[in-house]
Amino acid sequence: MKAISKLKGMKPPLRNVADPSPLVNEFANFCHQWDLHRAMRAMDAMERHGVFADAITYSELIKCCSARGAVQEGKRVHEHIFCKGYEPKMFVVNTLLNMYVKFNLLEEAEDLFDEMPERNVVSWTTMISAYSNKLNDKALKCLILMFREGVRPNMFTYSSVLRACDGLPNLRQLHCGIIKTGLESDVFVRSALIDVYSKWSDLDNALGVFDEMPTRDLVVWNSIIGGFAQNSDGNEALNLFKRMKRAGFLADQATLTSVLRACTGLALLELGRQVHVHILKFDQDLILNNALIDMYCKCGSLEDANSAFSRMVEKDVISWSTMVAGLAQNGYSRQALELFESMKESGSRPNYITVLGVLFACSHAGLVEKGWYYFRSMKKLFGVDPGREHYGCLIDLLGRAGRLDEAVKLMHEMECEPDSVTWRTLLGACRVHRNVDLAIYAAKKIIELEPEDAGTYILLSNIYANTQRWEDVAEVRKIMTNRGIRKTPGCSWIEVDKQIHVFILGDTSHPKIEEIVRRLNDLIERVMRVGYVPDTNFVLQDLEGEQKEDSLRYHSEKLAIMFGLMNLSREKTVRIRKNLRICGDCHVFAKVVSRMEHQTIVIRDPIRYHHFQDGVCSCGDYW
DNA sequence: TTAGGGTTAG
Repeated sequence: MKAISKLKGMKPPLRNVADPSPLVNEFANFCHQWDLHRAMRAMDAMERHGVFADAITYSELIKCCSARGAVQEGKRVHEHIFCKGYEPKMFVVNTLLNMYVKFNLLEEAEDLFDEMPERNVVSWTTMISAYSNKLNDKALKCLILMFREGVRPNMFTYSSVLRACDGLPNLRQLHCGIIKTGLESDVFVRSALIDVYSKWSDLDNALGVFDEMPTRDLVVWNSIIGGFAQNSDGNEALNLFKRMKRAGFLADQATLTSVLRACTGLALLELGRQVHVHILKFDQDLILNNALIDMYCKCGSLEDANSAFSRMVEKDVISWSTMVAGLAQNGYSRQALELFESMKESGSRPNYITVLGVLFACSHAGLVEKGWYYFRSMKKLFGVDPGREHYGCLIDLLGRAGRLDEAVKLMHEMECEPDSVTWRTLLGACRVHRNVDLAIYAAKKIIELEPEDAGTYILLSNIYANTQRWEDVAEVRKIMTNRGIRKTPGCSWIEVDKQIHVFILGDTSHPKIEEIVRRLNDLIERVMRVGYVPDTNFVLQDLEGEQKEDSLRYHSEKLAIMFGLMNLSREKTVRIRKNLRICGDCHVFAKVVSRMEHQTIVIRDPIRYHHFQDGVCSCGDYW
């Protein structure tokens, strides 16, 4: 490619648009019609005669190449424009620059940019948008260099460069710059600010920017709703969605995707179903459909997920991964592995997350050898290097199979340091296989990594209490007091008639609590007659040691189960979401109740899904 | 001629 700098100052060639030529007119007509094929042939003829068109026509042709994805044609236009010393206008070069960025040809864009004798704010902004979110350092460096060249950023520049922020300090600094230039009033800049504050989980500032806006458009609403949905504040996301509707906006695909995500986080199946009705008009939208199947999977309704999945005309790796993981997490390991085979047959290439779902399925189905096979050959088969989460799945798999020594050995083999999630996985295995020493070791590691997590302290203290290590019990309690750590009360949610009912341990504010407690006592008596024994053995469970059978009775999940039984027919599933992991006693209770009352119960805790049916749980009593 | 929003794990 010829350098523009070398050509600068040279006279335009033989003829230009001021010299009307049939060739140029013909070329311009084809460009206006976006008839790329004929335009390129007309350009060949012009090239042979050394004729050049005007800048606007070239710019249109480049945009046409860009829109059609015609890379080679675009490059030829580039060469034609720069041949024989023609000096193109800056906006034409900027259009070329933009074309290369769209084609993701960064090297070509950089070459062209470096060769430009002068660059305006559009040239700089185009380069910044090329780097933003991929090569953030370069994007920020560009901003500094453009300042040095005396080019002032505009609203386009800021809405691009914001995505390149590498943290909150950097973002605040940029935000100050935006305020100083008075560009904060631009709706694009504001939505970018909201988005980036949300990405860095600073929702106060995201909401601050949003609230200050005198006028908002749909994208801004979507930014703020998406921000809360992505930061696990589904309630606020849904409140904002209601506000948006009151403000007269109609939801589009992006809005509904975030609303579904909020339903997913809160396990609001009925609300999710209502949203499903509204998204039928967008039934070809891939992202929205992916969010829909995820919602059904995470709300524990695999029938709905399967039916939505099979209706999808277009499926990508996310659709398949969501469904494979969804089946596995809900206890349908065999179907998950079968679906994975269909995925490979369909030609979709598994990624990091797909393999996680597959390993999870192997783990839950007790397929140790198959799990090992996928783990050892994932790099060769799918080009995916095993990461921390894959190791976690294997540790889970070995732990379930009682092969704790192998699990520990694998933890030592990890290239990255095990995190609290990995240690918690090992702890789960210790709990099931009653390995007290290893459990103490794992719990201490978790406390080191997550010193605020009350559950682990209590669990550790209970292990010590049950092995009569009273000095250690006192020590753990002392650390908890010094650090001001209190156990989060257990809390369960259940959706009945589109209303969410919350049950918190020790809270009696539910209007029907007396009836619920009375009927729960009856139910406990009846299940005890068929062999249920309250499990007051707290070994390796994160329950308060002083809680005895009476307090076990009123665990939030038991109250929620009772409320579900009181209000839902036997054909309906009792679906509960819990903030803490289900306790061992409630797990046994739910199993017995599911058999005795012929009621399917699904409890989603922060880590696992439990489908209780006919006395059996999908987790295989391992959690 | 340049810019903003949505999906899978943890």
